[in-house]
Amino acid sequence: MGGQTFSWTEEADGVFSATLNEKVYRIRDLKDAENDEYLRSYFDLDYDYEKAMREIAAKDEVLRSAVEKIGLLRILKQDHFIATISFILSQNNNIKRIKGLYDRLSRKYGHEVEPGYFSFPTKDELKDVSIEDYRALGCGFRAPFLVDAVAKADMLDDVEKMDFDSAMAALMSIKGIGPKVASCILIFSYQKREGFPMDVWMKKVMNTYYPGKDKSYFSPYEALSQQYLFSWIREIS
DNA sequence: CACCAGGCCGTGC
DNA sequence: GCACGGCATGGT
Repeated sequence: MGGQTFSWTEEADGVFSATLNEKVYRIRDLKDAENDEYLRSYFDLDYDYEKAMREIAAKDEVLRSAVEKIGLLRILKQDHFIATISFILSQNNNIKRIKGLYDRLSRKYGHEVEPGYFSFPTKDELKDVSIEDYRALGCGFRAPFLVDAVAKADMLDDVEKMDFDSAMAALMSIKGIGPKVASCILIFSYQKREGFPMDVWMKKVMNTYYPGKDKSYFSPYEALSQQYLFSWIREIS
């Protein structure tokens, strides 16, 4: 699920664990998630990704290549607050370091669900955490952004009901959230499928293969098409 | 020692 | 509006 989530840790012999929903989940593959109501929603198991993949592949030759190379992709439905903090941490950062910050925040400010397994902190658990505290964990220049996000976290539930443009504007009122981070939050937590994050890689794809076009070309599969193109350009580069 | 990591903010034009 | 430098931190 490269870059969508930082909640999962690979343990020995191919078992992945995550502390979510006040539980510790351990799975090997998606079959282990089928009979759990929370994970069914989390992994979006009731959406027809096979059909979406076929329709995306039929759109043009570039997407056909991308789908062929990448295979089935799905889009997670993560907790709003966890996703918001995670993607603020992601800016100008790398996956390994983001995962480290995620785990240190959990261990320091979350609570222990099983011995050695800590939940990601809630907005209440973070409400008195200072810029200096975040810096001490290695959050760097993102520290004040986290303070602002926690202060405004109550609005995250309202974003669910908003149309796409209003949702973008609401998230971008938090310091440190620009168009790219807001799009990621809307896709990977609110499942707003119009999201189309433009990072350096996607700008390269658009300039090279889709000059003069914008995200509307990919409707109604903007988000999933973007995921395919992003994964593809990184694999072939 | 440089340069980079799925950007964003503040400033200057 | 748009281009630019700066930004904390840890890894190559």
